[in-house]
Amino acid sequence: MSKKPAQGVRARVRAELTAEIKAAATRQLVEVGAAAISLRAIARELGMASSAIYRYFASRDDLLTALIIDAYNDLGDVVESAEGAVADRADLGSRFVAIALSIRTWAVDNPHHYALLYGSPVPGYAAPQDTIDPATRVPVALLSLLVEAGEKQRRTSKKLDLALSGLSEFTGNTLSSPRLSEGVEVWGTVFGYITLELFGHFENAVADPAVVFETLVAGMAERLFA
Amino acid sequence: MSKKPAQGVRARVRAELTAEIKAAATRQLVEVGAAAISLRAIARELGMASSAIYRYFASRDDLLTALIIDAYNDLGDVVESAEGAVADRADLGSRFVAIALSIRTWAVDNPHHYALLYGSPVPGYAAPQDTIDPATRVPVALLSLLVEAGEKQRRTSKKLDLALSGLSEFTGNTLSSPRLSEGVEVWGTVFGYITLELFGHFENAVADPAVVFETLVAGMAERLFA
DNA sequence: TGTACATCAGTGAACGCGCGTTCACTGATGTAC
DNA sequence: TGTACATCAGTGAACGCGCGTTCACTGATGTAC
Repeated sequence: MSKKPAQGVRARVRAELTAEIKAAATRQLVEVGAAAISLRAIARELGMASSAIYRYFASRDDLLTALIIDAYNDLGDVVESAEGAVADRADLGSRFVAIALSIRTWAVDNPHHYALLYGSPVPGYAAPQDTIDPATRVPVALLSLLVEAGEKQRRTSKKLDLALSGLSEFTGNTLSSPRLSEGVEVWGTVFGYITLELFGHFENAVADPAVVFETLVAGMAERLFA
Repeated sequence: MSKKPAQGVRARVRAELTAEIKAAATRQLVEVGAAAISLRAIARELGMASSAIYRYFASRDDLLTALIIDAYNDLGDVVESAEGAVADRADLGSRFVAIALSIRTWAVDNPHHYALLYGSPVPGYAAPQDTIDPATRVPVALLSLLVEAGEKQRRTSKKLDLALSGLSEFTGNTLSSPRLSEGVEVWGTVFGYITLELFGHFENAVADPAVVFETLVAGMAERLFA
């Protein structure tokens, strides 16, 4: 009977502990913020020597990177599934609304994760390549709607085309720069609104951020897809 | 001859040293970010005992607060003067463009200050009352344009009215909630765009952020005031 | 104008704390023959 | 199947560093009579 289990007991234990370390780090993220996450505190919480963490993550920065990637993917999952749940696939406006509202809901539910991804960069930390792909999931979801909506041709300028050539490639050059600009504008509005809200700039100004957001998002959907 | 100088030598020296401490703190802000500003490092830079700082600021948080207030006021000065420089006062669109572009220019020139004001809150630091007034200068500048533009009446809802009652009071209740929503949207777009740009989310997407921003701002001006 | 006292700025030592990372080592788990 | 060796996880001490804040004290500047 005692066959070797798939990839061995050691590997499985290792995966579990890796997950536990990330979970403890996440708890700290929530309590004290990304900049103050401490390997020693994590080790304390897990009842192990602080040096033991280094068997699982090469450095504090590596651990941070793992958290960032997980957070981007968590947000990506939430957004994609909200968008996918819209039954009428031809209703691009509703799909846009689903995306926007799910981003805000996730952000409000996970303010520290949101700050980790969209707040000030952690000083001294440079995000490595591996974070790029997960980070693009949300903008790609928005962009896809524009692509699906197709294009009414509009006046543009060489300068603007050049400025947006990166985005244009993503779409296989199917969209004009003014249309891409609209996309960037909406992208900025959604994250700008949420950032202002979560970081305290709506104090005394916007009493019910959810209601106002819904209003704005509905308006944007109409402008973009009607 | 030796009359007492206005408010005495001691007071003047005190004001000078207070300014020097803030200057050193600002240098640190630029180099290592707000969270890592250290009283001891400031004292070192100024060649004084670290305890001496406490003759000028009651705590690290107090010093941070002073930096935040100064930064809000600096930005406020820049924005108000850019807006005031538009000769044709009736051209609300141009005044809006002046405001938006000057915010971005200031942010690009002072990314760490921008992060201090609009990035993630410094963990463990709660902004006191004194920061509120300086913080409102920019949103007030935007709002004033809307007030000056007056109002074409539009459909609204009780819920939205309630959600925006704070902003409405600022304007003496001269604007409808849908109009105020437009204001909030633009506010979010401007800061959202700048935040995405400065915090690295335009990598591989927007090659020339200035050009795209100008395009967006021109569009918003038209929508708001045409 | 001169003196006595109060205020204030700045010092230097100390408290009590935290951190990331390295290193030589032990003991358990896995692998090859 | 049993044994010998290699790999790996985890330990505990140590290095070298930093921090905010307090406190008793000195000496200079200001104030009141």
